[in-house]
Amino acid sequence: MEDKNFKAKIKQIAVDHFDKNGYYGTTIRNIASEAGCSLPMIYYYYKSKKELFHEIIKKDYFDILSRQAEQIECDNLIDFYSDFVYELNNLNEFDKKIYRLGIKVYLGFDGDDELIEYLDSWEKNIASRHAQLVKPHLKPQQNAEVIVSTLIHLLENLIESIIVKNRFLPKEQIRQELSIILADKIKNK
Amino acid sequence: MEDKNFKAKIKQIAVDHFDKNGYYGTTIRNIASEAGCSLPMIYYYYKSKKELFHEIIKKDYFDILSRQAEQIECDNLIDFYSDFVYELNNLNEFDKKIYRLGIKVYLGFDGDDELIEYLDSWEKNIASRHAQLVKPHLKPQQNAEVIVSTLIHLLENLIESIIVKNRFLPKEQIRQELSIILADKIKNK
DNA sequence: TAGTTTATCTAACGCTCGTTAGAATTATAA
DNA sequence: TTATAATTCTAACGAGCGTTAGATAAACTA
Repeated sequence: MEDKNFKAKIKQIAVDHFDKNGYYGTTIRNIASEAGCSLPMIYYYYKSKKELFHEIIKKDYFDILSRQAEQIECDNLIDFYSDFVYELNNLNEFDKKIYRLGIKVYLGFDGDDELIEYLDSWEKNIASRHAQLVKPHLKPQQNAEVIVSTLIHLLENLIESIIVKNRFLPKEQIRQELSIILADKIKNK
Repeated sequence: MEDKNFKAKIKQIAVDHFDKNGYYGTTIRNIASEAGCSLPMIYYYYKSKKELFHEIIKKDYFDILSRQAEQIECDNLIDFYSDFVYELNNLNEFDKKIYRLGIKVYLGFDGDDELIEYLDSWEKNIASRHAQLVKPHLKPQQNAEVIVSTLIHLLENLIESIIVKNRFLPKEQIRQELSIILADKIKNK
């Protein structure tokens, strides 16, 4: 088996196990056995179990987040957020598991304190990004603070439904729910 | 140490550890050591680690949920839901940890499949209960389905903020966010 | 071809885990 | 007081854990 692919295969299996059984419930032996290799092979590619887990969160999870954050063209607010949420349905299974793992750590349900803190700071960043994005579109008399925080709460739960509960949400439903919050609060084009 | 109190103390410590370190990250030895007793004492009161965990979810978590579901007097919808969410701030720390543990299992982040399925069926029940509660208050032309599902998504995330992320949400903010979804959709008194 | 690097293995070390056997202690009841 | 029941203990079993030492095989390089 050639270097690059095999290292990736190990991570793929690791993601699967971390996702299904958590950090403590996952064993290097299980990963090795499913990868069809001996136990020390895992250590040939990854320094330790902890490093493997950290890399998945710090590198792979953040890659997905960054890829999402790139598309910040925003003509119509409701279109934008509908697309943003809907596209989560179409993530491949591997990325979905990584995303799920990231949320699990973010909520403090897995991983160590270092990792949780790491994610916390990013998510704070996200909140103010939404505010910047939304505020210019709001009608002047609106209470922007509340609208943004309500929107974020809705978004977070929609994301959780798709990623964590593994449900499919139709685009029309996403759009309608977002419209309930935004429709009469934003300026007409 | 007398029977009843000591058994309760064990559970209190167990909840703390399960909450902080998950099922696999929690050890009977740690529980015993923190309880200041020998290891087999835990087995004197609980058949196994699994039974202890199951009891916390199936009994204690559901007790909290049931207690909440009791107060279904519902004069003003926004008042009702504001109170419902706000009161979560005032849960004692023990109940909050149990609630948090329940959410963790509900999201499939801990516990075994039996437990996850157990919670799934209850939460389905809850969804239709909200529908029954809300629909009579809606103006006739409204799309009830979407309003109810949006409300549930908002509620779930508010609950998660308080219980899982351990934030305090002021009553006024809760009320304002709920109003964004409900205010112009419900009949005037 | 000989030497070096890369990939992979078997075997084990030291530790912790959930659980239990079986004895000692304490409280209760006769 | 003695017998029974309720608590609590020390000590261990067998299994699984993360990790590593050190040998072997395969693939490159000179």
